Amino acid sequence: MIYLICMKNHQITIFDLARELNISKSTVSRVLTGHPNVHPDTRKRVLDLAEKLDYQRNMIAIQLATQQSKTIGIIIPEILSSYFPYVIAAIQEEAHKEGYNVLISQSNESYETEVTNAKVMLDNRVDGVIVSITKETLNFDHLKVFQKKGIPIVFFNRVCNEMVVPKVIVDDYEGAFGAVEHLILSGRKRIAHLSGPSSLAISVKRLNGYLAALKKHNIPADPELIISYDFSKEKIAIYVNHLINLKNPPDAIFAINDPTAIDTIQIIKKNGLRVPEDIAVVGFSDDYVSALIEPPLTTVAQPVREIGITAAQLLFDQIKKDSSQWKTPVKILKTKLIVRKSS
Amino acid sequence: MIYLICMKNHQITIFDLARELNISKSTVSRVLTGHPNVHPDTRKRVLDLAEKLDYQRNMIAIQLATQQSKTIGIIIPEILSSYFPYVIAAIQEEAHKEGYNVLISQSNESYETEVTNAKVMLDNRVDGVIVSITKETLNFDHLKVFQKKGIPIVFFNRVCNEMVVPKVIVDDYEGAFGAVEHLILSGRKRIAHLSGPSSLAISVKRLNGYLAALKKHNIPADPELIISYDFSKEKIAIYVNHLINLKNPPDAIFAINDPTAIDTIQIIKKNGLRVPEDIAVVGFSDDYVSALIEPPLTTVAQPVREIGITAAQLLFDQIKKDSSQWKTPVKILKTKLIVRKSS
DNA sequence: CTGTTAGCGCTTTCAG
DNA sequence: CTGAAAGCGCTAACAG
Repeated sequence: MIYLICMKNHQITIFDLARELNISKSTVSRVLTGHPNVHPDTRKRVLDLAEKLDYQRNMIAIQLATQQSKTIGIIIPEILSSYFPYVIAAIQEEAHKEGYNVLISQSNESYETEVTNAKVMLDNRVDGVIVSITKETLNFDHLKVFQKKGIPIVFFNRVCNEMVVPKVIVDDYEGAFGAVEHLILSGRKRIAHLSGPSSLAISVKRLNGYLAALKKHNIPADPELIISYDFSKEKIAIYVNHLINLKNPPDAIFAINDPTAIDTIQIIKKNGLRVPEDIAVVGFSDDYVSALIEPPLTTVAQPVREIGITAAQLLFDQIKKDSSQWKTPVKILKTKLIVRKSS
Repeated sequence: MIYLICMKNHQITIFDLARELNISKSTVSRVLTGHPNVHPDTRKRVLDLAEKLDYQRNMIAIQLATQQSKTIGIIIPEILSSYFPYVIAAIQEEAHKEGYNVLISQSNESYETEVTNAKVMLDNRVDGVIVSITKETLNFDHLKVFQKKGIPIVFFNRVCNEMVVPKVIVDDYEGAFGAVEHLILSGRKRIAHLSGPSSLAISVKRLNGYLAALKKHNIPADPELIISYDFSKEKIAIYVNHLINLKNPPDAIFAINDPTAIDTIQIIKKNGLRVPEDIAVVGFSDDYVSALIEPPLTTVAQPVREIGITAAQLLFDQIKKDSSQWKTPVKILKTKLIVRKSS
């Protein structure tokens, strides 16, 4: 007990417990790590003292000793629309179940930031990463590093085609197809598409779904009605105004995602046109906002929680197994068209 | 060079660099940490080799050796409304400037989860925490631990009154006062208030602002019109319906926050009443959604970025100084009434 | 069931 | 300017 008096402002360690109880550090360590072969009395004494002294394990030391950070990283483009927060929340839940921490980094749609963030993850020796790339990401060296170092990586939403690793995506093609077919069946003849940057697979797939639906119903695709943009909010107004002012304007717009669709609606209304009477609008993702705007947005819902859970599970599957046994499944989850007033 | 051949799948360390260059580990460490007293040639040799071998520093080892995690924690109730993501984004930016990582945890409005999360932060030896408590948090022992251990803590938004530490809040009283006065000046006579749980200071302050505005304009406060609820979405419908069906129903509702206000509007509309003609609605926070709904919501905007930046700065002020010099400022930031169509 | 002995990869005195 | 040695707090064989 005399020892304790001299400790001032000094975190109490396994060593302290051992010394105080006059037993070996390993034994203390054993009870603290739940190792079975410890005498019940010893166990109780240790636990009691730990409790009494308010012992707090030092994860950093554990991480160094075990060579496991017990941390997974998430690299996403942004956190401000509702899609990513929902996915993150699901990933975090799964991670906590497994006793893992989560390091979240936003790349703000900047390739450079994404590279920096990847480096931070590496510095911190994450045991795995879950990533959704930025719209700018064309080079994947910063992500291939994980593969090379044997750190599991799984993509979701915005995936990297050239890396053969587990991915979780939704059926973008089907989703887009269904959305556009719905517009056609509601009598729309000239359906425009506000597409995303062609660097992203989701842009291409949704575009293809759009084209396929038109084709199926013998509507010729009009290049004038297909606009690819880079997700910069300012541009939406320009493009929508342009579409509206066409000599042969569209009677519907299928937007790559909900934020775009929502802005589109605002701009259409500003032009004195009505949604859906003059122009119908459909989005993608079913953002939290979409049900609340006027008119409520028709959109293709993604199973956000399931996406997060699946991604986390694919990651932990790898973390637990030897890298020689890794598989590279691509989970394609179903989307669901939600028809509201905007179409 | 022969050494390198034998290394397989083994992260390369300072020791490897030193051995390869035939110099001491300390010297290698010096150049890697930017220590000045190193011969330029030596420095270059080390840097070149590090580059060539793709040396990656091990933050975990550094953390253990320096007794600093270079990590700050954020404990917040949720991440799904737009308020917290914006604040987080700002905090993260500041943290990265200082070379710190950010560990984010959501308590999902659950006291127990908050306690667990606090423990995780402690386990991970965060150098400081920024917290906004849950609606359930009445006991603060799990947060006082930080104080006791000398780990800086700063509160924002939902603060703990009984702890004397830095805080950043907005002028909830003034904000509410202004919002309600605005309603009065627009001719509203019976203004209801959907208040939050009285455990939260923000609820009390906004309620007081509401009462003060009524008083100033000689409108007696009617207890029937003041409803305190616990942020559970299901209840909103019940309360709003109740208000509408009063024999002397309100002509305006001031809601504790935007999500509540938004739901309130939906329910009013479902009842066949018009906003703002029959009932005006005002919220608090200026969520991303609020401008987009129909009618656009009048609300009290909070300077979200400034809140995050200020909180981070207050935290780093403490982290950098000795605890004897810590101050406990309470920064009160200004809100701003944004009048839209809902009032 | 318990103790001993090495580390994990890095920083940090203290000597030269 | 450089090196040697000790140690951060913990785990993990290996003996007993």
